[in-house]
This record gives sequence, C-alpha cells and structure tokens, in this order.
Amino acid sequence: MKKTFYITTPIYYPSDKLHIGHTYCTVAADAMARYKRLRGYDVIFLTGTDEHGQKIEQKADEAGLTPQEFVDRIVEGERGVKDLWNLMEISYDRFIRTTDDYHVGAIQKIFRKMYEKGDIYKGAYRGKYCTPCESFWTESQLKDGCCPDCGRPVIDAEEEAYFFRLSAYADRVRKLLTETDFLEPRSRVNEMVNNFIDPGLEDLCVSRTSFRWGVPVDFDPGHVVYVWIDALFNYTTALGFLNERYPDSDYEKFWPADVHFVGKEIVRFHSIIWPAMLMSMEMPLPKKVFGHGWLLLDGGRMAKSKGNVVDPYPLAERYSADALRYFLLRDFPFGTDGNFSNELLIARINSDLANDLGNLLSRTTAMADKYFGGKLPAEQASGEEDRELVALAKALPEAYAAWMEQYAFQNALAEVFALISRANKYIDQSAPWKLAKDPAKQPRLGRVLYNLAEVLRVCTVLLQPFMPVVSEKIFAQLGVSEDLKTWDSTAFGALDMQAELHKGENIFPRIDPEKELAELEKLLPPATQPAVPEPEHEAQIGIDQFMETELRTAQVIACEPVPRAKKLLKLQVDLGYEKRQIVSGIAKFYTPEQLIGKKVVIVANLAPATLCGVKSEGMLLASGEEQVRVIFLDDQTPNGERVR
RNA sequence: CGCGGGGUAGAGCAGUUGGUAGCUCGUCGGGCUCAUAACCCGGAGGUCGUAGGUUCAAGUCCUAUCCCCGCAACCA
Repeated sequence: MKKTFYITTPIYYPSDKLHIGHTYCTVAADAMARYKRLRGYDVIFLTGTDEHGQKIEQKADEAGLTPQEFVDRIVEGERGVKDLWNLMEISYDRFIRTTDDYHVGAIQKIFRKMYEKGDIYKGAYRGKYCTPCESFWTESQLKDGCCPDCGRPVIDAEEEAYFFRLSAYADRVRKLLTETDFLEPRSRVNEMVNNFIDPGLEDLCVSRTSFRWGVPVDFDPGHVVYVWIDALFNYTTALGFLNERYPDSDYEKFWPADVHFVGKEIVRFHSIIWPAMLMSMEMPLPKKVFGHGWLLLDGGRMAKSKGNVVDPYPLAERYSADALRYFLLRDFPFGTDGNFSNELLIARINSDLANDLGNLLSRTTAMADKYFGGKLPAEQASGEEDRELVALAKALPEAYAAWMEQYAFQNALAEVFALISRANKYIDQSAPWKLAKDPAKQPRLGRVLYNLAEVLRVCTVLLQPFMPVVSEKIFAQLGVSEDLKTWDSTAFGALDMQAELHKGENIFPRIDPEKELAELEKLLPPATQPAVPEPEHEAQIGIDQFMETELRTAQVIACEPVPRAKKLLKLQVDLGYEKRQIVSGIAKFYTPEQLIGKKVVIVANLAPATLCGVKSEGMLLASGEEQVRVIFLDDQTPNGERVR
C-alpha cells in the first residue's frame, strides 16, 4: 500500500475576501502536498472555510443577505475563495465548509459524545455585558472599561453555557508540547506553556446563546456550538468521521493528520485546545502542528482597518501564480515573520526567475537550435568543466528533500537555484560559441548542451511543487516526456542523449520595476487614507441623551507612563474648578512631553475606573483605532468649558 | 523584574550540531557576446545592538544591559 500524507490549512473565515496571508499559508501547504505526491505518497490536502459565528451573522445582516447567502457569495462567488485557489493553482483534494450538512451533523454527534462522557457540562458564562449591544466581552476586550463597540458602560452578567473540561487535560497537553516535537517551530512551545498552560488552563466555553448562526446543540436548542468544536473538528469530518459524505475508510486511512499548517495567531487553538478535545474523544493526535509566521507590511501587521491589506489577485494576474508562489516561499522563512513588499516581489522575479532560470533556458534552447537544429548529437565528449556541475546536480535531490521534510521551503528553493546559477557559470566556462566554430569540437559542444538541458530538467522536476504551470512549459521546450518528470528520474543522466529541445516563449519576461511599481501603487488603496469601515447604523439619540455626556475642556498639567503598562499614560488635567487624574490608552502614540500643556476634551461625568491599579476619573477624547489621535484644542481655550 | 520574537555591509535578509561571515539589490572595475541590456569574474563596504564570560575557536553557548515589534478577540 502507498504511504499516506494528510495535510491541512486552517479553514478561513469568510467575513471578507481573503488576502495575501491566507494565500501564503495555502500556497505552502499546496507545495508540500505536491511534493509528497511527487514522492509517491497518497495525499489528501484539505482546505476550507469556517462559516459560522456572530461576525458573519452581522456582516450578512448589514449586506441585507442571509448568512448562508453571504458566505456562499464569498466562498463560491466571483473572485471568491475558490476562485482565488483556482488562480493560485491550489491542488486541494477536499474543500470543507462548516455549513456543509455532513459536517453539521457530525459536530452535533461530537458535541453530544463529549457531553455524555462528562467532558462537556452546563455552567454559567460570566462576563461583562453591554445591554444595548447584547454582547458579552472579556475584561481585556473592554476599552477604558466600556463596551468596545459602542463605548457605553458594561455590567457584570452571566448566561447559561456549555463548557469543555480543558483543565482536565492540562498535564497531558503540557507533556505533549514539552516532550515531543508536536509543535514547531520549537520557539512557539515556550510561548504556549508559559502564557497559557502555566498560569492554569480554565475550562472553555463551547456554546453560545447570543447568536443563532451556528451548529445547534441538538439536545438544547437555545445553544449553538461555538467555534472551537465546530471549526477544529473539520480536520476529521472532512475524512468521513461520524458522517456519510466520505467513506469511513478515509478516516481510518488518513487520520491522524501528518501536519496542520496554521498561522501563529491560532497556534494556541491547535496546540492546546485541539489536542485536549481529541484526547477527550479518545482519538489519535495529529503528528504535527506547524505555526508559520506572518507577512508584515512596513513592519506592521496587515489589517483591514489600516487599509494595507495586500490583495493577491492583481499580483497573480500580472506576474502569474507561479511567480507569486515562488516569491512567497523563496523570500520568507516559513516559521517566522517576513516583510512583504512589491519591490521585493519584483526584484525576486527578475533576479531568480527571469535572469537566472528563464535566461538559462533561453540560452540553452537557443544554442541547441542554432548549433544542432534542436536535436543533440549522439556522439558526445565530456570535459573538465563538467565535473563540478554534474556533482552538484547529483547531490541536489537529496539536499532538496531534506529541507522539504523540515518545511524549509526557502532553503529547498535556494538549493535548486544554486544549481541554476552554477549552470549559468558553466556556460561561461565551456564557451559553447567557441566550440561551435571548430567542427572537431562538435561532440564536446553536444555534451555541454546536454548537461545544460539535463540540469534544467532535474531542476524543473524539483520546481514542480512550487511552479506547476511554468514547469510544464519548461518541460515542453526541453522535450521531456512524462516518465522524466518524476522523482525517480532526478538521477542525473536520465535524459536521452539525443534530446530534442527548441526555443519557445520567454517563460518569465523581465519586469520594469519602476513602471510596475507605479502601476501597483494605483491598484492599492493609498496608505495615507486608510479605508474607513462604513459606520454601523446606530440608533439616533435625542439632544437630551447627548447632553447626559458631560464633555469639558481641560489642560494637561502633568503626564507620565503607568508602570508595567505599555499602552497607558496617566495624566493630571486641570478643569479650572478642579484637578483630575485620567488614565488613557495612548502611550503607543504620544509621549508625555507631547501632551503636557495641551488643551484637550474629556468626559467629565464618566464613572471612575481603575486601570492597571491606577484610578481614572474621566476619559480623554480621541479618534482612530489602529492609529489613535487625541483631539487637541486651541491653546487659548479656557479650562472647564462645556463642549456641545 | 508578565511572556514571546528580533537587533548581521547603504537597503532587505540567510546563517541547522560553535571551526576562515554569506545571499539579493545597489555601487566600482573587468570579461563574454549563446541569451530575456541578461550571464560570468573581481573590488569596496560589517568591531554580527552593547559589555563581560566559557572555549584552541562564538553571529552561533552563558550572564548582564540597551533598543524595536507583537501579545490572549472567530482578523492567514
């Protein structure tokens, strides 16, 4: 029986179109899946979408659609998730949507099973509740002690909810993380253990009553299953676990997964919650969770609210999916963050794909045509220059494979391109154009071109997982048959001596950086004016209600950071009739010096709150989310004036 | 002392178990003319954040210290 390989991406949340970050992870998983197929494995590569939850419910409502219509549009619609994966040449074997019937049914069975076992129990979810918004918030979600959505005060409240006994599995999970290589890269292990396990794992709330868009708990209809169980078990339901959509034998054959690729922000869910739930279900654990890094933009995280989300569509359309895939996997080490930029993309395409690979193919095929009419001669003679090139080519597959097995795509590609560079040098060393002038050196010339063609062929076999489309174009120009595209054929010398190769189209045309950057600039939203999300339509209020908020002018007379807090500044403000202390979460945007002496607006009748142990009697007015801007008044403004 | 990650040539980054510090772009000079103004060779440019320590040998291990970035929301 063939060896199996089961690899997954996260299931993405289709509340918006996917961006380059989702593409990064999916492309990596695809390259791995294709590599394993090349190695002869029986592969299942799973991706999909996580379609439930409050946010989808809200977004759908705003768009005037049912949640199902809304997610259908993003997943199946034009330029949606599936279109993107098509464009990017993603060879997924299965695509799961958590709204699929088979998944929903299986989740209900799983929930019930854990309930019957006693690992899920009914309890009370306590939290901060905003009555107007009908939403629960955790302590850390609150903004200045108030609802992050509407800014109004919250109250302590509780609702009935189901909990998973996560605490019961803390020790086993700790062992799993610290004593095995379950989670990679290794640096993420400390983060998990120190931040989440050591402080004590609390039981996890696994149901909600505050929204309807989810899998109903079948034995308690007021509740829907929360994301943890619904989303994480997709990896097993997609194999037919507790459902009829796929045969049970798939689950038997492919579970446990060989690797889950996940972004670092969901490492916690996959390395703590997921194994604990599997333990509860007495199911085998996945062999590995690999937490990859993020693509950063200008050193910071991409975010819709910053207006700096990179859309993969235009990039793939302009430069080909192959080029974008290559760039993503060649430029960034998979385990750590990397800085994305259009300049880097174009530079990489030009130097590696156009100048090195494309040009090598071009020179090789052009010479074959020119000197031999495209068909290499039977009589060939080796030479001194061959030795190093051939040795490198022979060592390549093994070196490449070693990196691939570690998910070090960057290094695997570097190995291939080292040989491509070496081949360009080989042309200079052997100078075929000189050999061509001497009829006696025809056999030598034939061998030089053969070696070049063979190097190209071997490299292309190894590049297939990364650049599936262009690989075929290269094979076509080299006249390579199907049986010479396989892993086993990478042994140097498999190509027929009398290979027939012809110059074709340029596989990677050079890009004019200046021109293209200007074009790309036009496509992206300007960074200076980030897209402000459309305001949610809040209920109108009367003047009386507005006047309940007592806004007053004040002068900052002293300001210092709050110890042990990174976001907070403690200000003393003068209201004219009294002085107050206010704590404000603006430390990342202002230094005390920038504030002292300034005139600002404060909410004077806000109930006092304590932040990081420091009392705050009021609130400073400021705009913005990612970038906070304090509202400053003219220096001449008197203190304590009412603002209306 | 909350935790984690990072500080390596002008820019952007690699540096697996400690053994002459590399890559891409840029720059200077040379070569070649088969090729996508591409390719090849060479030069300049780094006290590997700082200070100690271990070692025959440290970017790589240890200690201290400074600076930057994240951090628990269904945002890869």
